[in-house]
Amino acid sequence: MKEELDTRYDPKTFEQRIYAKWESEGYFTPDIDRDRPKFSIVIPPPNVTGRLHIGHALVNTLQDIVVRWKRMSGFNTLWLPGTDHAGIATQMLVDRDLARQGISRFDLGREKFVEKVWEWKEKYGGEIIEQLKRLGASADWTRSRFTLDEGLSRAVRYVFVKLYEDGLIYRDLAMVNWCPNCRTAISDVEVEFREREGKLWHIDYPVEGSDRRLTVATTRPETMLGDTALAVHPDDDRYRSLIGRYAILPIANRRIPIIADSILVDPEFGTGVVKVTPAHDKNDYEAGKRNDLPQLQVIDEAGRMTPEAGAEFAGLDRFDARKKVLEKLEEQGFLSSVKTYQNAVGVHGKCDTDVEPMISRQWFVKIDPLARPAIDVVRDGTIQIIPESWEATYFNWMENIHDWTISRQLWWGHRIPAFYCANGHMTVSMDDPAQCPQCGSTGMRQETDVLDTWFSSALWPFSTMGWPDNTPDYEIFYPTDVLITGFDILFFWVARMIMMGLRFTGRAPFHQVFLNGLVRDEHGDKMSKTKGNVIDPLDVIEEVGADALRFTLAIFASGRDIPLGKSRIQGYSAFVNKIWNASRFALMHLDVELKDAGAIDRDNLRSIERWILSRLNETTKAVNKSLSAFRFDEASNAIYQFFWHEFCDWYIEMVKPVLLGKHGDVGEQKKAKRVLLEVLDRSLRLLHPFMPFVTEEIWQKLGGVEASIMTAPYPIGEEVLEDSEAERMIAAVKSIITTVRNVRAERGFTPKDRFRLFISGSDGRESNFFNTYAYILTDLARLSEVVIDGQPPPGTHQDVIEGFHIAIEFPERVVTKEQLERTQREIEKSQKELASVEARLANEQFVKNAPAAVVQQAQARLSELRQRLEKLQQNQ
RNA sequence: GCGGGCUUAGCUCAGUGGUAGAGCAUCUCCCUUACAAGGAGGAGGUCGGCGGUUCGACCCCGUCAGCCCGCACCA
Repeated sequence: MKEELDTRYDPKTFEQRIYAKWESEGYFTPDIDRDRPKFSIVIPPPNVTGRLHIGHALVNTLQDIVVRWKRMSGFNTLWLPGTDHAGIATQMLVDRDLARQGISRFDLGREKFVEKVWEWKEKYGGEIIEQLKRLGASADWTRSRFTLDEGLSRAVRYVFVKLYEDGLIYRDLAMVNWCPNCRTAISDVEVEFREREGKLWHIDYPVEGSDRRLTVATTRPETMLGDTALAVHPDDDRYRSLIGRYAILPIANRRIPIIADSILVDPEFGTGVVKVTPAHDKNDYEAGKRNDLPQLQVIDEAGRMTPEAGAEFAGLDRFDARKKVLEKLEEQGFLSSVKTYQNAVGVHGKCDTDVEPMISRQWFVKIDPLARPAIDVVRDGTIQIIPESWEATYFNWMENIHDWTISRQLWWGHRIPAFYCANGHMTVSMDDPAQCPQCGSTGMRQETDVLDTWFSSALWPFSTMGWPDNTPDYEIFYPTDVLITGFDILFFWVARMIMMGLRFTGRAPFHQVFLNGLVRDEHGDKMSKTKGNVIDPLDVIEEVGADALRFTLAIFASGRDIPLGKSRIQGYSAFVNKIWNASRFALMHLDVELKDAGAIDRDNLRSIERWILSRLNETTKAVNKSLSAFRFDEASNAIYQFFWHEFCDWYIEMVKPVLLGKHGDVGEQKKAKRVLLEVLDRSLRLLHPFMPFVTEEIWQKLGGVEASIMTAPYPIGEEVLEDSEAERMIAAVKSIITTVRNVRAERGFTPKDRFRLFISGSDGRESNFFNTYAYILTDLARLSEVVIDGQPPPGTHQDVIEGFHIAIEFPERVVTKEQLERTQREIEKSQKELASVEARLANEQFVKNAPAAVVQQAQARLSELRQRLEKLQQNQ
């Protein structure tokens, strides 16, 4: 064997060394091989400005688990990584950087500014990649892509031009969501609704030529300056007579018509009168179009009032204008009441600024023709969404989808490939036109808008593989197999990839989508800086290593939200420590390397070896099955239970006498060592996707054929390893040992006190078995002697365990009150169960209808309970 | 309003039509030569309420309640 493991588990001493080795050996890079089955997955590209947070840690851990599992399972595996240019986020960041130097991006101009952003990207953009490496991500960094790369930009342009030529991209004047802070249009999904305690103001509008006043309610009084009508319901008797007349807009003193609109107005709601501001409200915009109303823009792109709002308001911020409008209304007696009001305000998710509905000329994707096929592939199972409940959400959104606003008034991004000539002709093309194809004039100016970042992300699964060219990567690895990402970007990203993938490659970009939950704190609260409950994965890696972090994330990852606390991670780092120490113990006794160990002689193994191999095999099957279903929690839990509570707690303890030379001969020891090596090897391989570093560090000492555990095969279930008889008998041994320990403690004895144990097998083979393993019982239950099939003397403590009669002989009869009560409770419990089993068996319906196995089981339980009760009562 | 989810031990969560499990916390004992980041043992639950289906329901169905998340609306 190679050198032994350090006494202490210290991940800092090897994690980075191991990662560097993997990377330099090229283990993350798949072959260009058309014959081997492939497995491919693309990373949800983190923002290039990003710093690894716990959400990244989760989604990338889960991907890495799947990727390492598939790679070890023999698939030619590609995990394609990269970063996203993140238009708004990055532009904001560099903007802030410049502001610190007292420069505005407008001082620099577009070209210089974009240069600055690239400089920034080159300097800091690799940070998150390095952090992903600390996590152990086995992505193929040689294929790393960036959404603004030349190749991806070409794909973006190709898609834009094609969609335009197909009539699926158009430019139009429309009401869009506008962020006055970022000064750009944003799409519907970028608007987040925040519940807010607001106010509802009631404003009186005098009716022209009458004393009558119409009261309207509004949450945004400043928009009244842009009112161009009042609307009532045509069937509302209260106001029918006023339709067609005019109202006087307070403050502005403008005449506005009173119109009827059955769609806009709900007569049951509020006063039944609605102010109509076509330029600053989505519903009013529609109503304005229906009723041919003028659109009066009173708020500009920076959120300030325009001259149209009146000289005294022009230039005021919209919120200052609100105050001033209210003051004036109050002064002039038009404000009739104010109520507090709970409502949801649309804000821009990126900067939390209230979104301003604004009429502007933007580019849109006509979404219906793209959405329909994308609905079909999920409906017919071509794409499976996991957990399945998300499918309803997907359909709900896709079936009510609106055209996608794709233009952004930013500088950082893919500039829209539309060109305008002096005569107003527009050209959209793959190559920059030197002159106008329509009138031949030169001096073409390119559209200044850039595309929504998600437009390029939508192409990610194929643009990263060289599409639209038919490259070997595209040919071999597209479509990908699985997408693992957060549910929060189902609409932003997943749905759009499906739409674009189907449209442009004719195939679904992946077959399964696993949506992971949100990482929350240990009480289920959202992590936030203000609450101070944020866990920084890089801190955790520093403190306890990447393996403990990964394992903790995995064991909670069932698809729902993950409650994560530092103490939990601590808890699972104890498991890593356990693995380290158990391996250390094994290595002290192992003397043959894996590659020289030869096959296990299965026909000549003892029951305990057959038992541990059978348990390991069961675990192996469970892990593979759970991983196939993305049940990372089940998979990691199965290994945890096996390794700690079967392998460490029982098997190692059971073979110690043999390993230490206290029991058995050299041949027996040799076989035990062979199995110990086998179990350790398979366990490490089974664990590797979850804990890549520590498993590699230990596995290197085992002297395997492969240079790395990464390239060793993943264990799969093998029927020959199953052994139900060994499992039954070892389960009995464990149970008997536990009972002895239990009774010893109950009677107030210490582990130093040793007793005689009597066991009766029901046949010769069983008796033989107990004879063979008496030394284990003696050792683990701390007995003085084990008597098989002997007659226990009177006064012994008797019980029936797994069908075997046992009796423990105590040196004196110590009966405490506590112990008597406990025995009594035990008896009552058994009596209760006995009564219930008896009742069940007495029920003809049960015996007739229940499966035979269930009836049989009940009968067996009945006789065991009867025997056990008899024995227990004797103990009193 | 539409859709989805949750309610199981003190906490956080698994769970199967055959009478309930884990981790952490807690209590008792033990520094046994891999590991005190450990070992052994214990206590702790009428599985949110009420109905129904079934021989049998924590599980399936209905209903009520509470909580959470999307989407839509919000004059």
